[in-house]
Amino acid sequence: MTTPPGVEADLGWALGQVMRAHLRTAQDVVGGLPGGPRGYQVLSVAGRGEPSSQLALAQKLGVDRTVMTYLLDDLENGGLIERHPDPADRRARRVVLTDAGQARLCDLERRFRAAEEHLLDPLDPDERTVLRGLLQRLATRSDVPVASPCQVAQELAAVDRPPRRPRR
Amino acid sequence: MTTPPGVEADLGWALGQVMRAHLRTAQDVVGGLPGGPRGYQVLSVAGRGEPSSQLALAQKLGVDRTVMTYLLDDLENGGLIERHPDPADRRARRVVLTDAGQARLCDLERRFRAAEEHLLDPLDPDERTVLRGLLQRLATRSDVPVASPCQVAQELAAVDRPPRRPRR
DNA sequence: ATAGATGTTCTGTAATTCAGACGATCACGT
DNA sequence: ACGTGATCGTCTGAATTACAGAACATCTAT
Repeated sequence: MTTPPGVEADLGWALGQVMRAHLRTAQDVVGGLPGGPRGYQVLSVAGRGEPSSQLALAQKLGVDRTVMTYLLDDLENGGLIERHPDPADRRARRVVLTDAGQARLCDLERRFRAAEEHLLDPLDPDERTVLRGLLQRLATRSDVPVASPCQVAQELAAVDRPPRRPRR
Repeated sequence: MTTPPGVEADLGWALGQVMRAHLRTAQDVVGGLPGGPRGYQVLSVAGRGEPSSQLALAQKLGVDRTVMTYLLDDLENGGLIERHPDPADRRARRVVLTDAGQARLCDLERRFRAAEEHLLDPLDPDERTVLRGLLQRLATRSDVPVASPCQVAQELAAVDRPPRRPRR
C-alpha cells in the first residue's frame, strides 16, 4: 500500500469521472426529452418560482445564450414550455411551463431522485447528504463569482486565451 | 426562508457548476499546455507508476481512443512525452514522460494544488478533505462499473439510443 | 430626442466528437 | 504452421456542437 497517490487523488479527475457517470445516468433518465439532460435543467429552473428570462436561464445553467435559443425552441416544439412576452420589458421573453411541461418535470424529478441515489450507491445515507451539501455550497458560491484579487489577475491573464488546438 | 428547493438542490446542476468552475481554473493553470487540462491528466497518469498503453490512458480518462491519438500527438510535438514500442506487444505503444514532461508535471501539480485550494475556498479544511474523499470513492467505483441488474437493464434500454436532436 | 446598452435571434465558422475502416499484430484452436 | 477472429493505434469522413458577430427591437439615461 505504498503506492504513491495517482490520478485517483486528483480532484479534476474525480470530478470528471463523477460528472460522466451522472451524465450517462441522466441521459437514460430523460429519455427522448428535447435538449437531453440540459432540457431537464431548463424545466427545473423555469418550473420553480417566477418565470425567468432566457438570459437568466442561460446564465444559471452556464450555457451560451445562443444555445439557449434553440434549446427552448426544442422544448417549445415539444409542447413543454411557452415563451410569454414580459410585460415589463418587451425585449425579453419569460419562459413558463405548460401543463404538460409541469407534469413532465414532476415525473423527471422522481426518476432523477431514484437514479441519483443509485449513482451514490457506494456512499451511505449520511455521506450522500454531506456530499450534496458540500457541492451545493461550492456551486452556489461559484455561481456568483466574487472578484477576489487573485481571480481578477487570472481573468486578465486569460484574456488572450491560448489558441485552441488546430486539427491536422 | 420558505423558498422551495430550487435547482440549487439538484445534484446535476451543482456538479455542472463545480465542474465548470474547475475547468475554468484548470485552463488558466495549464496555460498553453498542449491538450489543455486533459493534457495535464495524461501527464498525470503517464507520469506515475508503469507507463500505460494509449488505450489504458484513454479509458482511465474517459476519452475516445481516436481522441487520445492526437492528444498524444500534441504532447509529443511539445516534447513532453514519447511513444515507446511495447516489447511485449508490438501493436501497443507505452507512453512515457520525457524529462521536460516530468518537470512540467511537477510544476503543474504545484499550481493545481494551489488553484484547487482556492477553488474550495468556501469550505474549511476538514470539509475539503471530506469532499475529496467522497468524490474519490465515487470516481473509483464508477471507474469500474459493476453490472448491477438495474444497470444492465438501463444499458439494454439504451442500446437503441434516442437519435440526437436534429438541428433546425 | 439621441446615444449607448441589453435581450433575442440568426448566420457562418471553427471545434469537437464519434463511427467506421484500415494495417499491423496478437491469441487461440486445429 | 496456418487460419480466424480480436485488439491496438491511426486515419477519414460525417454529424454535432459551441461560439463570435451582426441584426433587430427595445430599454435607459442624459
